[in-house]
Amino acid sequence: MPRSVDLAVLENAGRILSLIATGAASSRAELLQASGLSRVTVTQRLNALLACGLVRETEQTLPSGGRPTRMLAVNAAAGFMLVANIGETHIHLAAMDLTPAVIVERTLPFDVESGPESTLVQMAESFALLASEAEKSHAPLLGISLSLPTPVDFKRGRVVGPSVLPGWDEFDIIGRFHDRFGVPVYVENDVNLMTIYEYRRNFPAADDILFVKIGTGIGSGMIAGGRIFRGAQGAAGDIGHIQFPSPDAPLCRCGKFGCVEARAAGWAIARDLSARGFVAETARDVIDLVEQQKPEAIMLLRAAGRTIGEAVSDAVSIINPSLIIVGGTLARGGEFLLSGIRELVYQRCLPLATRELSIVLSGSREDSAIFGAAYLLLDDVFSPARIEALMQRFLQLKSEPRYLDAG
Amino acid sequence: MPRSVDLAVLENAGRILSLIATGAASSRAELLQASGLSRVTVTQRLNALLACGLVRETEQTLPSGGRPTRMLAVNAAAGFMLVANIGETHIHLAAMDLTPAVIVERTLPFDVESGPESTLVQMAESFALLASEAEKSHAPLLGISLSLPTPVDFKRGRVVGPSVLPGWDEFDIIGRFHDRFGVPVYVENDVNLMTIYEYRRNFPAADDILFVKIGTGIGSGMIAGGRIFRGAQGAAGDIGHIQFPSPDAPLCRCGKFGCVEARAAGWAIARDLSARGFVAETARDVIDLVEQQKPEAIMLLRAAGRTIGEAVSDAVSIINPSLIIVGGTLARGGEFLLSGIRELVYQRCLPLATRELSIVLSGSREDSAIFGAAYLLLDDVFSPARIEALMQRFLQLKSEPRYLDAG
DNA sequence: CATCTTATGTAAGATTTTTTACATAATATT
DNA sequence: AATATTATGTAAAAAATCTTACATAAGATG
Repeated sequence: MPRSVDLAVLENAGRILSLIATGAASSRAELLQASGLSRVTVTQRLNALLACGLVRETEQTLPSGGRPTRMLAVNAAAGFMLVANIGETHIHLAAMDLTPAVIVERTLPFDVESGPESTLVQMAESFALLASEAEKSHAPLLGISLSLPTPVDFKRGRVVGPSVLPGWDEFDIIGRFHDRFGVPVYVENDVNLMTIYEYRRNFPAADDILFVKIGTGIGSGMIAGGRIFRGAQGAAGDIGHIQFPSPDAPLCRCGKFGCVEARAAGWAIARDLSARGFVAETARDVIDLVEQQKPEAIMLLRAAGRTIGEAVSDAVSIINPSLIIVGGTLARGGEFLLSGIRELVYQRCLPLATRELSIVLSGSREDSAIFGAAYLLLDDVFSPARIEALMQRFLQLKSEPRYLDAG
Repeated sequence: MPRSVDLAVLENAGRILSLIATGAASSRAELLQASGLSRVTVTQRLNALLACGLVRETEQTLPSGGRPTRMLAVNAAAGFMLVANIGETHIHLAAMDLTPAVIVERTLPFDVESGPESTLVQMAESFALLASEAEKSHAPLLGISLSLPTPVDFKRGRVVGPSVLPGWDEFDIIGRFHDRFGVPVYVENDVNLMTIYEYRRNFPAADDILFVKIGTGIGSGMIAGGRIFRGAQGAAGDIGHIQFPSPDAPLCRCGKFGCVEARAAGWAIARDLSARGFVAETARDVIDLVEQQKPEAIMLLRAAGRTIGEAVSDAVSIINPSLIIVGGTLARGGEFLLSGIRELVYQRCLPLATRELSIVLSGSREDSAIFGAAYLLLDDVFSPARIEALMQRFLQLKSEPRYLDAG
């Protein structure tokens, strides 16, 4: 039975909530350390958060020699988010709790030619349906986060430059959703979101990560010192269009010759397989042929690994990561792809840069971009700067009499 | 005449001092904003800092429509630092004030073969001399900061991996100086320090910088989101050993074939000039020949620019900087060098990444590494985490009666 | 020069936070 | 089961900080 909520204390509890939600602290002792507040103050505020259900004690404890430390977590049902991943053929939408985990989801067919206007209207309708479902069990909507398969200027939330989504350049996506739902809206490139997902979910201890997505196209995302690194225009990580001149340099989708993508991306391998009489158009077709053990497909995938390895070794020399994660559809080609990357990186880079470098396959087959989108949103909504607005909204809910118990 | 110093208040004034020293705030209004404290508290603490001479009001004011805003700055004479840049032939040592500006300096001849043991003893002797001079006018020694021409693991302050300094690998540099001088000691790679210098002194508004040093060797440093980016082992920015395979790939100092450095660094151009009958050994020799308008030297420098441009364009694709600064001895070759870099970058990179990209020559001919070393030290000594220790030392000085006046 | 505007200082009381000192809780160890 | 150990809670006094309200400062403007 929840204790009564001291609204005045709750209002100041944002810093505590932020520390718990962002993973910076997950026990009372860590809160003391991280917040710099006294135990009395932390206890007081934490109690307010516990009483109103924003935070809960987990079943988990840490052995300490004496009384074990009780772990804390944000109550997964204290709110929900709407997220979506716009792919080249489908849009995957979901309402997620604060774990983050999917509450309800939905997939829409998508034609890249349909333009932002009608697409966003359609998405908003689906979001409204998902929200009405999620609301029943998961308190207020905290925000909306979108994944797009294009370069995005994250600060402005806009597609920048020509891309696979014609007509989306500079379109005001945030405005549309913000006007309708009245919550913060985030837009980010899918590769960056997959990178965030890998970092937060699978490798939280690795502070310098290069995530390479090899699918129909090739792109990469970076975690630098624990934060996603976007560069000046949000165009960082563009290893797909590093060029190697050669007499037979193939023409790339970008209009230049000899890009990594034109040599080793899903569409390039499909092109080469088609030239050899196979039926292949997408990255998935390529992987199907590899899984059928077609020698030509395996050979081309291995060669692609070495080509990608050239670009990755450049990236290793420049950013010196401690971990490289290879994901995307072609990553299902496993060692056939990875061995070439490893070969080139260990051959080309200085021992100093490779001696503690791991190169691994991404484990996840699910749609990691929507989870990345969720983490991105959570980190920002629960950031010290934004938490105040969130607490205000929560206090309005709490101040309705039915939430208050007598002491 | 200084007011009396309230020691209790001074003890809490660290956050204020940190904001002023790191440049985060330089007026009372900015201090209010940045610290989140009330005007009363800020006034009280600032007065303590002013009274004890750590901070001063500058002559500068900002017009505001009403009473102008008075600017604040750390008193340049409130302390001094010892810095040194170890080059391949000389060691440049200096005592610097908090501007930072040189108070006294000294240069020692240096033989890379002499090893760390005797070199550090020699440096310590010179530091002691410089310190006794600087002490007369500039209160306490705040720290020591060193620049080395090798990869450095900054966290541990050690040279990592084989380098141009045989015997220095893993040598405990910090320990030597800390034992003798009892202050924080920092060790960093020279290119990173030159990068910090350019950022802090010349381009404080550019948050994503790639600094390329082209001298006897080739290296680069990065400012990412306003902070120096070191990578996992401090090996980031190693564009000198990006490789381009070709039939005539030259052998590099690192033992591999086709590195950028083996094609375009000072020593490589000198090698090629020697093969053509010129007398050239160092980057300086190369520049002398260029300045004498020798066509072969100019031709080779232009070619080097294009080669370096290939590596730089890879870096641009990967990190998407907003500014590229070209420095080092060969940068004195000006447009002969720069045009090739520009040509390749604009040819190879996506318009999105280049449309707001500037590529400029470094303006400074002085030894920028020692200034970078000074900024690095200042930022850390005055960081919120470290400031407490500094204040403690200062309080000890202040608590001597002669510093205290009656109210 | 009078007036407007913004910057800055200060006293006093209200509020928040910390410190201190003591009490209770939950587990491992003996 | 008793004991040791670390986690956690709480009351009361002390200290720090904030709010409020008023006063002064310094330049711009007319």
